[in-house]
Amino acid sequence: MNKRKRQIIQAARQLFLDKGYNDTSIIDIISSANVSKGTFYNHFTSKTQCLIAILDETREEIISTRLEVALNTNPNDINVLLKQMALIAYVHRKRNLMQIFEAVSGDKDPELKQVLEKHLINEIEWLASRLVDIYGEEIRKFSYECAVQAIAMMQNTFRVIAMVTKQLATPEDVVKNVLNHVEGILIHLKKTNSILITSELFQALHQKAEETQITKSILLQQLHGFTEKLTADDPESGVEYAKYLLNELQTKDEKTYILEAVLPAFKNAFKDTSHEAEANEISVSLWRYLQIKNEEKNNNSLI
Amino acid sequence: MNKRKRQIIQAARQLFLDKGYNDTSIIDIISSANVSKGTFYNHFTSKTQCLIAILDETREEIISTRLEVALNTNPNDINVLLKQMALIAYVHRKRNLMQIFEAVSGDKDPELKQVLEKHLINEIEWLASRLVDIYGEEIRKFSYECAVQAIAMMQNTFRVIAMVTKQLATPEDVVKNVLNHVEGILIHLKKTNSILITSELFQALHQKAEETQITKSILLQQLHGFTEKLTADDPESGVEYAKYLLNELQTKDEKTYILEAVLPAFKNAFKDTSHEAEANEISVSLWRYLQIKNEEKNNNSLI
DNA sequence: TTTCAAATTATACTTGCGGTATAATATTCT
DNA sequence: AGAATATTATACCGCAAGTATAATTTGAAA
Repeated sequence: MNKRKRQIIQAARQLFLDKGYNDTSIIDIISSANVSKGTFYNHFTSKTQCLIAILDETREEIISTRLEVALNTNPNDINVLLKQMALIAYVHRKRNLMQIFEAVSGDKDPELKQVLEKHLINEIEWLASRLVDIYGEEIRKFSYECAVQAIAMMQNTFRVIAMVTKQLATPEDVVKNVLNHVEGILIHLKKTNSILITSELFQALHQKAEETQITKSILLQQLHGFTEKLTADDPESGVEYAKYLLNELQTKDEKTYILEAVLPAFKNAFKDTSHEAEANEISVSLWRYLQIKNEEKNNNSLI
Repeated sequence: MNKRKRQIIQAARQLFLDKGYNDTSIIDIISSANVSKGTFYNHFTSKTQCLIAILDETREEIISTRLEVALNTNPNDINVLLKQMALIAYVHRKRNLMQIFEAVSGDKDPELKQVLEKHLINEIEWLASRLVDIYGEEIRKFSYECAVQAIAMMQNTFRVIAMVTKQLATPEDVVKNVLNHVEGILIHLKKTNSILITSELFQALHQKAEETQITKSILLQQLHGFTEKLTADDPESGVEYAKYLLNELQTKDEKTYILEAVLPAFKNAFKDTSHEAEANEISVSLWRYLQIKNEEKNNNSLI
């Protein structure tokens, strides 16, 4: 991603965080980013598009951290799920996203609406599959129903608690509470068997929302571009990690497990630097790539 | 309420419904209401205030219909609760309020935010007490937790279903589904006993949000003003009901049960007329008044 | 190093909004 | 009838998003 674009996004995010989305004008953004109006509109066709970029970045941060949390853990460990779910709240809070979502979710821009919907659907699908991890195959038919309701309960609990008291709830408490409810719902559903939201409803969408294929060459290109930009000002460890990842990927038979192990360190090395977002982006791509590789390996060994 | 104000509200509501809140300008409203800008700002200090008036009206419609549904029924009949809960969805859909809520709930106006919060809190408190009606005193300690989660699930289910399919869910199905979940949660809570949202959290608020006292004189005034406005164009039955209510109220010992019985007919007589909103308003006040009266009676008979 | 296209800048402009101000006119109440 | 009040038309303000454009800077290839 372009240097200017980063500059603008960073300034905009800070301003949205400080003053809220609606109270931040384009002028505010460009003067804070030391950039002219023309440049802004070179990179974003509208204020909304700028917001979408920020939202996507944040989403990347959540996904990569979520993958990191799950590293070397048992998928059916409920405490891992707990941490992962609390993560969303933590990142949203850090980025002050709640107010942005609220300030924005109107009819303003159909594209923005679509982006938000896509994020929500991803969230639901992820949680549904994690619930199956935890509670076993037998609850698969209830997984979407439960995922939807769990997300609803989480969001609303935060909202109501903030409304009624003056302090915020800790994400862990809220998640624990919600997961407890989900358990109750699941036990009851095994008896009554009546749900509204089936996995079939989501099947149709999923086909359209196909994710862009990740290929090794794209990955290499991304990583190459990234390392090029690094200077002596950047953390030494980060530079070393990046170069290692690049080299290892270029070999024919990458050591996937080593790569996977190095990834969190790579990601964390750039935390709170200007490269944080791009490091997250790369992490997510690489993680996806490694996942595919590992699946291939397993399939081959089965043959 | 003033004739002009009604005119404006009606036009605004239709426009919000057709084009959404953000896409409706003041100019749109006043030209549709055949009113000048000055008049608009005579009655509302801002666009937001106009929206608040509409929201309050809608709320009145919900409350009065909800009371009507409960007439002569057993408070612990779960089917009554089901109907009452579905009502919210029906009215919101009829008024197309969902999109307005979404388009609006931002940081725009602190007063608007407050109004929306007040409505939500009222809703929670009402549902919490109804859940106690149904599931008995022993679940009182869980009632607020469950009410909050039930509302969350309802809202989100509608949203997700609208998102994933192209058609809307029927309110009854959604409510049934949600109440089923609530049952599951309740059963589980009896074992685990762990909740986040306690009734104490709401106690503090409730004291502040005291509703305006209803007195007979205010009621009479309201009703008198209303009957004055009625003409031959208005439904004959409605006029008769209104006059009866007024006369009966003026006697020293009103026949409260008869009044209660007539109220739904009165309300329905003005459905889809220009007096609908005001009739709802009066119904709610009168219902509240009768409720207080009846409580007094019961207390006296106990002595 | 020169050259040339692309990115960036400063600046002025358009459009549309919410809201104010005001003087003239109409309505209502007593 | 006369005074108070409501309504109207109209012009105006400030601000924001977004467009247009000519001049300047940047940066990479030749």
